[in-house]
Amino acid sequence: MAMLMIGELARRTGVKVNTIRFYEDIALMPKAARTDSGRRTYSEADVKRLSFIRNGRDLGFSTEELKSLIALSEHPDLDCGAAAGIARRHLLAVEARLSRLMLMRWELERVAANCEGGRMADCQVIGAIADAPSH
Amino acid sequence: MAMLMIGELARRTGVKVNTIRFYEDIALMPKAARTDSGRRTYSEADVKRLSFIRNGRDLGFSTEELKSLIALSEHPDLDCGAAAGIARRHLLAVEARLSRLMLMRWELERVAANCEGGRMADCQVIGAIADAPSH
DNA sequence: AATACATCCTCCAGTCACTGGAGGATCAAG
DNA sequence: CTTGATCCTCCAGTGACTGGAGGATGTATT
Repeated sequence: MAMLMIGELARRTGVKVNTIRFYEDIALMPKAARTDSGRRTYSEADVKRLSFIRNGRDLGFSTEELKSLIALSEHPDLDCGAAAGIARRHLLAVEARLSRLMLMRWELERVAANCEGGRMADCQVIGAIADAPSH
Repeated sequence: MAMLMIGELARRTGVKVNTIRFYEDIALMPKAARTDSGRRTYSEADVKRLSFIRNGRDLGFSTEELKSLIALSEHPDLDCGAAAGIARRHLLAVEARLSRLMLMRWELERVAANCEGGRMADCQVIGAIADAPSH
């Protein structure tokens, strides 16, 4: 399979070159294989893993959480009560986020529509978001 | 109206005392009035504002964005095309987040249910989340 | 073969948004 | 009048990047 350089991996995943190196430092990404001249090389599996990390980070998972999720999925022969536990814990957080995000969307839609060219005397963004449930 | 001390404000909003002081430093919260002995006092309006900030931060708005949203909502006599602009920009981001979060929830539900007491040979968290659309 | 330019390397300082702690003052209750 | 909670300021540390200096390597062109 075709090996890619760090720049190509960056382009494919939307993760910056420096950030990829940083992820290697903190062991979120494995130590990349190198060419004779010392350049990092990556495979398709790395594209997947990094895409997962990117999405996970964007959704609010910490690097440590992502590490544990990845570690678990890399040992499919182990019992996965732990994975289920992690999953359930995250499920709660994800659900809370979902409901607040939906409220936020609703309010943003209202603001974008109502304020159109007008005044914002009744702009309730802050009121609405302030009252949103906190986890 | 009853004035509250910083600790009470922290309890009511879920924002840490140190963080409230930090928000004052960066002017995300206004300079609090002080008692004779120098302690900060807050009102119900501050509870609202800080709750808004807390939720906004949690939903991925930067402190600068929150500042501009608050500034806009505090000048309801001004035209609010700007507010609508901010709203629309965030709407896109919020929608992307929503769809990825829903996928994440789906996958976490599957993991939590399927793995129960078993093995996780087909645990697809990473595969599923890696393929999720990015912004 | 020489030049040009992109891309890679390491190392390090800076940013954002907190977080926690030291060291000390203030206040409310017993 | 002491104890304990809460407050104050100041400052160092953390997590997760981000950007740049200074230098090596790879590729394409003349």
